[in-house]
Amino acid sequence: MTLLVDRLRSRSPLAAEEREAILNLEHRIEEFETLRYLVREGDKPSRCYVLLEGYAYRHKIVAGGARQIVGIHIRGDLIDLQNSMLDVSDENVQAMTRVKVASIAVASLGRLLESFPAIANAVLKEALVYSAIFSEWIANVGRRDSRSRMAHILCELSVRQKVAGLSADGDFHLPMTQEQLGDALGLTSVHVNRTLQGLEKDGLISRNKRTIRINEWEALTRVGDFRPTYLHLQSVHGAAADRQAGLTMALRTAQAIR
Amino acid sequence: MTLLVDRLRSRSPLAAEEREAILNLEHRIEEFETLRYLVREGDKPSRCYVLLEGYAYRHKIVAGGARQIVGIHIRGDLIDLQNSMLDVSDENVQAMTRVKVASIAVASLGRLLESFPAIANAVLKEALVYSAIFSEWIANVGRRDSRSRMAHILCELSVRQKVAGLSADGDFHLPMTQEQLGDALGLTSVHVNRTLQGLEKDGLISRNKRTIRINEWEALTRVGDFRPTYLHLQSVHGAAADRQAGLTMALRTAQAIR
DNA sequence: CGTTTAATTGAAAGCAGTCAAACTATGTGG
DNA sequence: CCACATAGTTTGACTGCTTTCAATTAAACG
Repeated sequence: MTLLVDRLRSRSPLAAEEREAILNLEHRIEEFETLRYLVREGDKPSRCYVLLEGYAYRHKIVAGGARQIVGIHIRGDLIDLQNSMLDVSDENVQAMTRVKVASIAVASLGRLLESFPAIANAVLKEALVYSAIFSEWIANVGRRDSRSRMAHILCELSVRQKVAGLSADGDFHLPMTQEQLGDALGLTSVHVNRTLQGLEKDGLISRNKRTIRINEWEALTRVGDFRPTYLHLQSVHGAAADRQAGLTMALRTAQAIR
Repeated sequence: MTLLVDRLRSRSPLAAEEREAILNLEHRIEEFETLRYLVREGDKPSRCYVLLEGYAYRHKIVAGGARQIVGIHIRGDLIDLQNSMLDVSDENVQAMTRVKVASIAVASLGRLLESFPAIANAVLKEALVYSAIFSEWIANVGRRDSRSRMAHILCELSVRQKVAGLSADGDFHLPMTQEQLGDALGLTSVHVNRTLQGLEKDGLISRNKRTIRINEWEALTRVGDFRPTYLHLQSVHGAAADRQAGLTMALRTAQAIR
């Protein structure tokens, strides 16, 4: 639960007793195999999750069977707040890799939010940040060409992984198939392949199995029109957040871009 | 402020004193001319708005100058919670028509949320519903063709307007230019024009100036792959919400679809 | 190792974009 | 109330990015 505390602290300052309350939140550790569903469209979920290890994604199936991935979750993300707090889930959440989560009953979480306004505030902000990421994705899929879309998602994942303390400097692990990448970008897997090759040929990235190395960060952000504002990393509470491994570096990266 | 009370009640039940507190929230009425900006990217907004009259939209400008509209706001919507509660605004909010809003200082809203957990809960849910709409838009822009996209947005706007008590049965007012529609759908205005003509030729809709009549609701939802789950109208608190004008009808519509 | 899954390549087709022009509202000032 | 200006809609011809289909190669897995 330390992960959750750190995440929420980065959104809004929390007093010692509030941090304590989060740490004492009852939960159980669960694991999901690759491609296993954490939540299905139509479910009425009664639990939500903090992602501890691995990657997961949210997706929708449209008429005709095409899939659109609407979000990617990494370590520390609070998953499925949306669906568990509303009536029915309108999307699927699926494990991208083997996944370890802390599973929390919505009822317990509700009591926590009711007792501690500061925590409720932090959770609200966390939800708003997801919202901001969604909005950037709409712009990405709606108004950028394939090359730019690809560059953009690579930049986003790279920064988010750094913030989560998951990746070293240039390299990062991209545990998605090209088909999944396509489903996240509104492209076909064939075109994803060609687009990645294009970026590689131009020396912006290198690929090795499922690992991406960003060779030209500056240039890639330019191609992807990536401005990290929407990730809302430059929290007012930077001092507290800074203590997290990796965040400082990520902020430096983010600032270097502007 | 009654509008805000009704909206929040539809998300979560509120006691009399909580409703009272919302009604007493200090605010001022402001008006914005068509195309005037309520918020600009990069601003640090200190106020958020309840939309009382008119329409507004949120948009982002991508490299190259193209615009993507990421959301449309109608009467009763709580605007710019995202940006005012986070550090910097990452999107623009612009008046689509002449607009009347109740402008609330974020600080006041913050105090309200701190004092009344039930209100905080309702606001969180409201934010999560916006989030769900975003996620559907990603799927719309990413994985549907132009005809389907168009049908989908028409269905969404029609239902939301009914819920807000704004439109009679079949007709609804669509105060957007075709260029704005294109920017919302990731299409060019030229193609929007052709797509609308296509839907009209097939008898699904009729157009008259900026008014759309949906002739074949059933068929349009099929073309648009529109399932209103993501709007989360079927609130657990239907009993309270039902009192709102128009909602009952909208729910009936929504249920008829399934 | 064999089998399945994912990545890659090529050729052809199609949906939506681009460019440019004409037409239609809407609005303004004389 | 008309003439002109402006903004928005409509149309046509052409281009191009991305998809589709199909086949091959490479990687992952038990």
